Amino acid sequence: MKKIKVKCWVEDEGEKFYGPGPNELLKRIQEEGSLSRAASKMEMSYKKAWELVQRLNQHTEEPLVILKKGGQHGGGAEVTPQGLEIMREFENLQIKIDELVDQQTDLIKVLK
Amino acid sequence: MKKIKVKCWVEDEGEKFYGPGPNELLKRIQEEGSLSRAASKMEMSYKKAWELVQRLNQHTEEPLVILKKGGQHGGGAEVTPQGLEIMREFENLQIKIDELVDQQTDLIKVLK
DNA sequence: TAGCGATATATACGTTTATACATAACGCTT
DNA sequence: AAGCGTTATGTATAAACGTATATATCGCTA
Repeated sequence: MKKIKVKCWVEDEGEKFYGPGPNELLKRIQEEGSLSRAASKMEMSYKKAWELVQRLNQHTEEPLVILKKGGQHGGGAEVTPQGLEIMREFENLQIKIDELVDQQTDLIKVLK
Repeated sequence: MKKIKVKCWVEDEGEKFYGPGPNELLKRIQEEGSLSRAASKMEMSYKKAWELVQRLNQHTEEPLVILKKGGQHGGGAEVTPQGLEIMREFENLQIKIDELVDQQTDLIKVLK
């Protein structure tokens, strides 16, 4: 069974910085309120998740995620309104691309 | 400067087998008539190119590339009509996706 | 002020992936 | 029969990447 797959992401000055991985991480952070829990839930190492957040925040004027250390619960992670908006727009784009691809049957027909 | 990028490919039983890399390789083979020259022109090792051709031909009923060894010019490589058709359809798909993505400005607007 | 849970950071390790290199096999040409 | 250029194939090396592990830091709580 052959299937067309598509992946989209955003690059800044040639460096990729927002794609499916970061998008899932933001969603998990929103659910968990913690970067370490978000990372382990999606089977990503904490280090990679942390570096990812750094890169995300470097490439935007307003941070997408705010990390806090110490305090009542030892710290935590939070997705900013800007982060939520980007998640929304990115998922919209993905849906539109998926819809287009679902209509494209010619390539699959050729591949017997 | 932020930019949306898209990559599409075809999977067969979960294994990816046709994408931008194979597509370029087929184009080069068509131009060069030789797998080794095609590979070096696109800075791919011969071994990887050869393995790629094996995988391509394994996943289709009719081969996409025919390799010949020995003979007048030592051998050669040729893209079959099926291969040409797949190249055509794949590039059509890429163009449609690119057109759709060019229209999607919302995500880029959010990313300041 | 000791403890807790989370972020912050470096180092070492293992896995995957691609390349470089060497060599064999093939079949036409001369 | 020797030579040529290409495909065919294995081995060793290197580069990239992700993970595991360990330790430090922070700030509220009790």
